Amino acid sequence: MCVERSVAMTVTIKDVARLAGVSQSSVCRALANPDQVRPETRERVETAARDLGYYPNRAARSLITGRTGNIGVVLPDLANPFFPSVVKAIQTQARRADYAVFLSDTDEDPALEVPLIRALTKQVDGFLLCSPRASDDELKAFAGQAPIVVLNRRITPFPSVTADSADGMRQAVAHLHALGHRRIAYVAGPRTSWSNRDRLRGLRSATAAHDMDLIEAGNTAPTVEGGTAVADLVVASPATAVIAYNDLIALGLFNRFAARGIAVPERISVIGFDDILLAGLVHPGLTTVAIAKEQIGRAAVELLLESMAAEQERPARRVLPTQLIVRGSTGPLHD
Amino acid sequence: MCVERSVAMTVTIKDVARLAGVSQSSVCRALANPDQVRPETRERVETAARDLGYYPNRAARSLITGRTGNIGVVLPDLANPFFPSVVKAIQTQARRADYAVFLSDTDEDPALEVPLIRALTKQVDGFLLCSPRASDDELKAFAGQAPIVVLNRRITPFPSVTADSADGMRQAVAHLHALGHRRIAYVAGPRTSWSNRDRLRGLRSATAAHDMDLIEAGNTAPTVEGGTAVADLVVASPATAVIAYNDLIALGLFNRFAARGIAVPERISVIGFDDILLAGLVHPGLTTVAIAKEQIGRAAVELLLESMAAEQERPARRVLPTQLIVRGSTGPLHD
DNA sequence: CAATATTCCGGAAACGATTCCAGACTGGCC
DNA sequence: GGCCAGTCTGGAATCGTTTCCGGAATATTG
Repeated sequence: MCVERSVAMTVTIKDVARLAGVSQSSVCRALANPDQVRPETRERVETAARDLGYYPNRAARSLITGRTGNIGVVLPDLANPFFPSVVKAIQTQARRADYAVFLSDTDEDPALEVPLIRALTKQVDGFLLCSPRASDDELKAFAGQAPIVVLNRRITPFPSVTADSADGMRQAVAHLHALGHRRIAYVAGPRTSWSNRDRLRGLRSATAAHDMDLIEAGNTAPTVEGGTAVADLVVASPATAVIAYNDLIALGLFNRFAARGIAVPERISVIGFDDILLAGLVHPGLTTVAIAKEQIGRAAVELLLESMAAEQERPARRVLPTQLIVRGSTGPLHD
Repeated sequence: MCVERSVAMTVTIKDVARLAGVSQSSVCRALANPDQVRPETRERVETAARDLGYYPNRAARSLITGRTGNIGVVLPDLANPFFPSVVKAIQTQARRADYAVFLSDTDEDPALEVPLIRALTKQVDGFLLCSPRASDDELKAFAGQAPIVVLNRRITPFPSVTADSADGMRQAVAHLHALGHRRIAYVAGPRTSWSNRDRLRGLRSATAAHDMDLIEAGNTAPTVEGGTAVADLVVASPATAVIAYNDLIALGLFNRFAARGIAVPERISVIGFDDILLAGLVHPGLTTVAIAKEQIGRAAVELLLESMAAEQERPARRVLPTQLIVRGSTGPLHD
């Protein structure tokens, strides 16, 4: 006769213990440290657990061990194709280490970040902050509170994973210089974005090195609409080529340029940043600085696991290479 | 004199109670049901909690209340731009109800879904399964175990949110018919995808209604590469127009068509499905059946919250409208 | 066979929060 | 002043799991 059991009933370690005829402690040991129990009891516990469909309640475990098995990922905008790629890599890497992922989208609202992180702190073992928009001071307040790895930004007490924007800009500028361009416009991203400042820094030194003019077209939202919005400013400027903070902005430029009949790359060359999927699919293809998004995600998880395992005194800084991908949107200067 | 407190130390309800000079119970009440305590004690507790930076440990709470405040989202591939849009909507809607989101990407591996769901069950109050690839029977086994809402699929015991693919296909086919097309190819998505079967069903009845030929070009991965891979089959067929399971496949077709010099829409018209961001940015613009992705996400959360609140006997089925967006990739038949 | 070392197991405490229950106040009313 | 109702509060139990500790059973050695 088989025991009927309400499916909705949640099965606890106690049920397994009863069925296996052992104590809770033994069940716990049998499942967590199998070599601490006799093979026979282990078998009994395992079959009992399987029959009942037992899965430990990690919430209860976390109270004792202080380890939740979760990591929190905070990012400004999942609609920006850059982030899903990173998150996907984070996901798979985290799963490998038996971690689950909490996802929080702040919708580019800096004020949302800190409360979100606070609310999650007790539920996760550590945080991956992707391109955080909060101020340095706000974030520094979390130092020592929870293991944090920052992506696409550097803040002193935390380990970080960034792309080598400076080198990417160097490649981009060298490419444009070789094509004959001498006046480059830059369409900046969010003012609060560290990447934006980093890229601008790299761009400035690269243009200076080639003795080129840099026209800064002002900040805009890192979206297609943001690019569309500033396109006319770029056209009105003396620039013959434009580098955008990211691919979305670059595509927004494309849009408006096309609408106004401004030929790319004949009248103006365009370079983006990130190499999102779209970049290769538009016409002309978007020349862009590729960032190893999967590597960033993977490296971030690795760093986080390390910094959770042992308190490093010197926070690790991983800088990943960038690579200029030349497509149709850049061409020789016509005059 | 201010009390120095190790920042790394996690602050519990006990600490707040001590500082406020009340019992744990009162702290709990003051924070959870403020009207059950005297205003004065409430104030004392609140300031103590603020000073200490106390945030309740939801894991501990969940043991008592049986409510984790988390929902689990499982999806096949975050790299497919359709899903981030949905997840973003889920996110914001969930946050409104004070829920956090667990994200799991199965990488299109049906075998990963069930274990993933199992592992998360104790940690979430309910699941949002986006386009699950597991078999009906596997998923049905979860009936009664955990509240589940299924997106882009219908499985009998669960509430579901789907798009009205049949109507979308009707619009697409009517559009093509009006343009003079009589032979349409369909590039199918994953065999395990319910949406794919649903769309195919809708397409069949729509073409039948217009007495048009339907050429089924076989299944392929729902990615750009998948589309590229079958593009030549489509060209070799007598079809003058092609409808793809989704936009990514359609863009893959674009790619290969462009490479072979096959003009869109002059030689062949192309229609996609989903209306991802890319669709409006490629050239020519991709005519596609738009799905209200944000609405899907929002509705799914609503349904989940409802089904967590009270056991519905009849699972709700929300079917959201679709809308054909006509862009440059479809045109009149040339012969 | 006795003494010791080793392995294995059960009982109980602990984690941090919530909730029930009963007792201590307060105020109002006769 | 005494009694009752009502409001607040603290103590204790509880959730499901892990871990410490001591005891029982087994194996090892002289």
